[in-house]
Amino acid sequence: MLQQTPVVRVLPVWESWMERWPTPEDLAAEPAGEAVRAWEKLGYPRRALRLHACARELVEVHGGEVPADLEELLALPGVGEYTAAAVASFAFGVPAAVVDTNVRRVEARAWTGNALPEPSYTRAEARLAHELMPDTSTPEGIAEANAWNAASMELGALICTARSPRCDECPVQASCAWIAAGRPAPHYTPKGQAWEGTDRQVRGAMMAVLRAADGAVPAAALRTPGDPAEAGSAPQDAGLEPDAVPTLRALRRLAAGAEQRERCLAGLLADGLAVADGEGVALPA
DNA sequence: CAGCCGTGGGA
DNA sequence: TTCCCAAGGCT
Repeated sequence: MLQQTPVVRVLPVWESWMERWPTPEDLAAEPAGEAVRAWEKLGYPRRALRLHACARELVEVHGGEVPADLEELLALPGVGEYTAAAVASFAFGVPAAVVDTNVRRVEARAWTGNALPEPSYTRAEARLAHELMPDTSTPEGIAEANAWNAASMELGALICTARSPRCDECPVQASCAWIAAGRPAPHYTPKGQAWEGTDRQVRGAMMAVLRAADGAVPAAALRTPGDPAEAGSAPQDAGLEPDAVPTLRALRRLAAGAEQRERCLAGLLADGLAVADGEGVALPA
């Protein structure tokens, strides 16, 4: 849930999930669509699908337990280098190098002297991160490495922030390469994420409809562009339950043609975020 | 590696 | 108001 999503937005959903599905077995017993629905508006709903698949794999391959081994973690759906290391280090005390966006930024500034980490995670960054890890050949070193991971992340999240870092409160400002260099501007200009008119926007609106609907939604309701002349009477005609009407209205209002809508719907089906049958389109069973 | 995949709060 | 970007992963 925390992948690319702020902690404060994740917390309430996580609480709800843990109450409803305390163990991997509980989640694994549900249809994948329930995970997607309970994902609510965290975004990137494929993560819900992967988390559900992960729960099933934990049950079927790992006896319902989360493995502590880095390679076994890495093999789980939706678990990449960062998540595997974070679970190993924070949950099990296995000192893997935890390199998230916060750590990358801290190391880019304090050691490399750049305002921002590279646009994509580079070998050089990974090498630096591993070099900086405390030696783990002793029990004390292992504890130190795990503390290092937590400390690096927190420093980046609370002090060495992306926008306006609080250098005056920073415990390492005296040795910070970026400050020493006079806090130079970024060596590149981040290319912002486009949103208006993108497939992501259309897919998101389609997923909102499916989450709001109890059962299936007619495919035509999803792929038909809104007709301004109809002035919003079409959603009710589609025969949806009232809860889904606002979301469908929002979908139809998007400036997306039939071709784009068709492509997006096909994409959702291909991704397994939705399934189609004679009734229409619904969250996966 | 580059591109893609949601969402919304804060600067 | 607009823009930035957040505990990334996968193809």
